[in-house]
Order: sequence, then C-alpha cells, then structure tokens
Amino acid sequence: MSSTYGERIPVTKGPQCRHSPSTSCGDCRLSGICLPIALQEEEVARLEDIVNRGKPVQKSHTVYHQEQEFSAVYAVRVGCIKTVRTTQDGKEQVTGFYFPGEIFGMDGISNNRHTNSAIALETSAVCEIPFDRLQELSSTLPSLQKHFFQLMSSEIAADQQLITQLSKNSAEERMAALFLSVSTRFSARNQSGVRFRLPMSRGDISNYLGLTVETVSRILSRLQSAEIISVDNKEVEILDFEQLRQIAAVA
Amino acid sequence: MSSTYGERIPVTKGPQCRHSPSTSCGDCRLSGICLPIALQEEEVARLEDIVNRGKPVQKSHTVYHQEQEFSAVYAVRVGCIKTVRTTQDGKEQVTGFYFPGEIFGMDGISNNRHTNSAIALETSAVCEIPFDRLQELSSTLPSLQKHFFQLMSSEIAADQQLITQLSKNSAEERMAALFLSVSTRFSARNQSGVRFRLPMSRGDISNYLGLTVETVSRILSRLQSAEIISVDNKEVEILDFEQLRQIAAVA
DNA sequence: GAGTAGAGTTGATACGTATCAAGTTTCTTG
DNA sequence: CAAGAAACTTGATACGTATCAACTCTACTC
Repeated sequence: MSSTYGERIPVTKGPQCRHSPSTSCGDCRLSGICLPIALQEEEVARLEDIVNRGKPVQKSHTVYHQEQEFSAVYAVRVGCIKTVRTTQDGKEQVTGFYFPGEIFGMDGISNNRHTNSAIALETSAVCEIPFDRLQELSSTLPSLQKHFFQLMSSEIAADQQLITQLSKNSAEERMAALFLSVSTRFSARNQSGVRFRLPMSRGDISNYLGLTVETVSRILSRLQSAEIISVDNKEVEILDFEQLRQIAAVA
Repeated sequence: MSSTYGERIPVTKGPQCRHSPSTSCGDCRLSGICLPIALQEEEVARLEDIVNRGKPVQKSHTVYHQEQEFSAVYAVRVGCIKTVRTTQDGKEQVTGFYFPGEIFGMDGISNNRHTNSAIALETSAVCEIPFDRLQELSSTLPSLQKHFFQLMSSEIAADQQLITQLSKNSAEERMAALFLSVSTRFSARNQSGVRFRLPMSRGDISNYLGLTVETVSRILSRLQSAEIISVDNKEVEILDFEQLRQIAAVA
C-alpha cells in the first residue's frame, strides 16, 4: 500500500501556507526556477501585474486544447501537467511533463494556435501569463526578453534530447534517463530526489518514451530486482544512482 | 528545428539571380522565408546593419561546433546545413536539415553554448546574425521580437513532430514524411518539389529518422518498385504524391 | 465496505528493424 | 583515367520490443 506518500517535502515557509498561494511572484517559493535572476524588484512588480495567479485545474482537465487559439503561456505552481499532441491520424504523443516552476505552452506562438493539449496529471494550479502583454513588457525589460528566449531555447534542447533518446537508446536507457530527470527536478524544488511519487501513469510514461505499457512495466520489474530502484505503484525510490546513471549513459 | 515537417511560407520572386548574392536583406530572394513580413523598409535596413552576409562554408565543414560559445544565429543562403548532437557516450543524432531561407543555431541560447554542431552538407553560404545585437534590435522592433519568438516556437513544433514520428511511426512512414517535407521546402523556394537532388547522404537520413542505412536503402527500393518515387543515387522524383501522403499519414 | 472499472503486471508469441556479411556503385585524388 | 575509399544496396539472420492474452491490484462509486 502506498497510501502514505501524500506528504510532500516541506515547503520553505513564507508568510503564506501551501494552500493559500502567495499573492506575488516576488514571494513565490518557485521564483528561482520560474523567473530570470536578473530581474529587479521593481521589474518583478511589473511582471506580476500581468500574471493571473493560481488558476486551479482538476486532474485530467485541460489548461488548453490543441488547435485552440494561443493567448498565454503558463507556469506550473502546484501539481504536474503533461502536454499531448494528436496527429491527423489520431495518434497521441505525450511531448512533455511539467513540474512546479516550469513553463509550458510555448508551442502555440508560431502560428497563434496550440499544437498540443495541456492536461493536469493531478489537481494542479497554474499561473497564466498573457503573451501579448508579456511581449510588450519584454520590449522594455531586456532581461525578461532574454529569459524568454532562453526558456524557449531550453525547450528546444529538451525536445532534442528526447529525439536522441527515442532514436538511439533502448527501453531501459530511456527509463533510466527519465527517472534521473524527474529526480533532478524534484531536488531543484527542495524535495527529495531519492524517494518521490510519480504523478504520471505507466501509460503516460510509455507514450512519452515511445514504448508500450507492458515494456515499461517489465523494465520497472527488472530495475527493481536489480535493486537499482524500488517501486510501489507510483511511489519510487532510487536505490543506486550510480548504476542508474550508467544505464542512462548520461554523465 | 524548422527543418522537419513544418510548412514553409512561399517566397516572392526577386529580381536577382541565385548565384550572385544580393547585398542586402531587402533584395534577398529568400527574405519571404527569412524575415518577418511586417518589417518596414527602414527596419529592414537596421537589421541589415547587424547581419554578416554570405559567409561561405565548404562541404562537411562546420559553421559552429557543439560546446562552442553561442554568439549568433544563422540563416542559410545557399546549400544545406545539418545540425548534429553528440551525447556523452558518443552517440550522434542528426537533429535537423536546414535549407535556404531557414534559420538555425537557436539551440545555444539557453546556456550560451551550442548543444549541436552545424555542418554543411554541400558547399553553402550562411548569414550570421550576432545574437546580442539581435536582442537589442528586437527590443525596439516589436515585430522582429515577435518573429524570433515565432521562429523558436516553430523549431519546437518541428522537433515535436519528429518526436512523434520517432515514437509512433514505421520506417516507411518516416521516410514518406521526410520526402514530403523536403518537397514542400523546395517548392517554397520556387524550385521543383517533384524532382530534386537530396543534399544529405543515406547515413544522414537514417540517423535523423532513427533507422539504419540498410533500412533506408530497403525502403527506397520498396517505394521505387511500388512506383511511388524514382531514385537514382541522390536524385529523387516523386511519382505519386497521393500514395506518399497516404503512407506518411499526414494530411 | 462490497462491487467494479481501470491500471498495472506477467507470460507466450510475432514482427519490424538491426546486425552481419558480401557485394556493387559512386566519389575522390593523384 | 586509374585505383582505392566511401557510400550504397541486397540478402540472411538475430534480437528487442510489440502484440495478444490472462491475470492481479488499485481506486472509485454507491
């Protein structure tokens, strides 16, 4: 039974508790991930003006739909969001998982229409950043402009890493790399990167990694009997980072 | 990368011949692909000031190396450029092919270091656009800023299309989609989209599509005996677009 | 808290593409 | 233009992962 996982690792205590979202970007405990470091206090205030904070999304509900008109990008505040692309012939591809502090929705900029749907994997909250106003603001805040160029560039880098994975790596290598990535991202938010709950289903994982659920399940069993990880439903503990890194073949 | 399967905007025909490079962006016959439509004449002039035009690159030479410090993005003027990512364990992944009018090199923005190498597939010429100056200029030209956001976003969209291909499509489907993409992009430059010379080797194609050269070769033979395409070395003619589209399963 | 639908696991088998091998053709360079 | 190297093709076989099937566990619903 993994019904005990509910407790996330402590949040740095600000004036507000975790159920009453902070009222400003400056106070947000995620600002280190989400905002450009270089932004001045006064500049953060101007950004805050345009951000719609803490929009809640129920599990399996969408933040936006594919084909929907693009108007904003989003930051995850709480929970986890997946992005999914459906092709003309009905195939679905999970293109990304987004954790608190991470930005998503930038796929729609090029032709003013989203090319993905964004779906909550658990009850989540997202900040909405209207793009036209962000653009205006970027013109007057060079470091914000740069930050967004960088964000989009790292999205490209992440996509290319996935491309390489899909193209060159075995099922086991892909899974190892995913676990390391998730672990790193939990750590970045001061949560345990050793023991954590995967917010996504086996189906989401397999789809994202270009595998079947059966293969994912088998690899998990294999990694578990090799005592590299321990899995109980969605609860994962990494027992041997060294071996996991070796399998992932990522330095 | 905007090299994959995205649509290209048609080019307006210019007065100058393709072998004597124009001396300004305004006169360049590729400006319809390369530049934001909305840019005013006076604004084009300001962009021209910062662009280093027509830097020549010999076949298999690099425009930039992976890990090299990022300082500029590039537009292909003549020829064809591939981008290649090498992983820590020495695997190489071709991440994109870039044709005249297309922009590449945006992968380096996020951490000021290129994550790919850019290599000429044939003798090529590229325009270099120093990024710091482009950023400055973007701040004062909103439509240029928007254009670059859009360029990066279509790079993301293209990468995600490749991800879907690699994850969900058969070898034959991937090849069909690649041919259609290349065909579309030749057409966009007022060259034949029916009969053309592939600038990349079988090895590049197979690497890009996550296959082996043998498989690529076999598929080509198969498509040829089905009279869907005709292949003579690197010279390709598409005989049956309808069937090709059906195979590619892309509307 | 029982009943049930969905998610996950495990096993047997099939299939697509990789791998290995042996050619042939094309390109490069003196 | 000859000769070697590199690129490409084609065939035989191997292997990783998909598919199909049966089952168990988990999480809702009333």
